[in-house]
Amino acid sequence: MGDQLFKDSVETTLKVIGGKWKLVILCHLMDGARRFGELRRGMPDITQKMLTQQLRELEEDGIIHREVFMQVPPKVEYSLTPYGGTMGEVLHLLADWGLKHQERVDKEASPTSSDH
Amino acid sequence: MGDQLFKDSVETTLKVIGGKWKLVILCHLMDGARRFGELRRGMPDITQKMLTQQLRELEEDGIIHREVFMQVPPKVEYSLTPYGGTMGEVLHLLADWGLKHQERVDKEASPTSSDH
DNA sequence: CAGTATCCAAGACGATACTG
DNA sequence: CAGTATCGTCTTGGATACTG
Repeated sequence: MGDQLFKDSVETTLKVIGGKWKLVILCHLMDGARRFGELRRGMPDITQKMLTQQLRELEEDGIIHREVFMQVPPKVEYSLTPYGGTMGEVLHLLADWGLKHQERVDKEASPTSSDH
Repeated sequence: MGDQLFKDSVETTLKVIGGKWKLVILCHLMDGARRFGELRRGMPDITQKMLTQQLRELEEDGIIHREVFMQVPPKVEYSLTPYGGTMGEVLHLLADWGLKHQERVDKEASPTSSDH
């Protein structure tokens, strides 16, 4: 696993999904297309700037699709590309692992068993 | 997938492995225990400071184990904890995805098929 | 050999104001 | 509604020098 190609591949993935909000955005889009405002409401702590920026980067990487509806008021919908959909299993595995990790951390913090 | 627990779990994982060098370090340790110097040689671009720092963080998260051999010259060995070993499948999936992504990007860049 | 300590640069991120 | 533009901050990472 320490070979160069493997390491490079792993780093490539991290570059694509490494932004602070990208994984969360993808989680939302996994459930279906979302408008800009819907995404904002779903992530109360993100700023417009960051949302726009991260969406653009995901778009450039071919992960998501941006569709502008020419109408007033403006409407823009974001959705996963078929390619972006392949992130699904990655997301699931990351979530699985994170969940177990969180449980571990919680257990350490609680006084139920020995502390150290 | 857009539910809060799922999103939190995914973010938790990213926090643990999100450092610039952590995934690469993990790749090396997946092959077995390594000394500090071995890791450095395996990652020519990392500085001592960053290597030390990222190792400490991985240690704090319970992913890796640090063993100091009391001898001169000093010898310190890093290895995955059993828990850290559970990152293995994550690493593989990230590598798979990254490899495919890289192929995609390369194809776009090459003139073999239509350019836009 | 395996680190620390210090200082510095770059980039990521955020707050705010403005626009088609 | 869905952005852009600007500026400031904060975090991350890097260069260099020193140490048990």
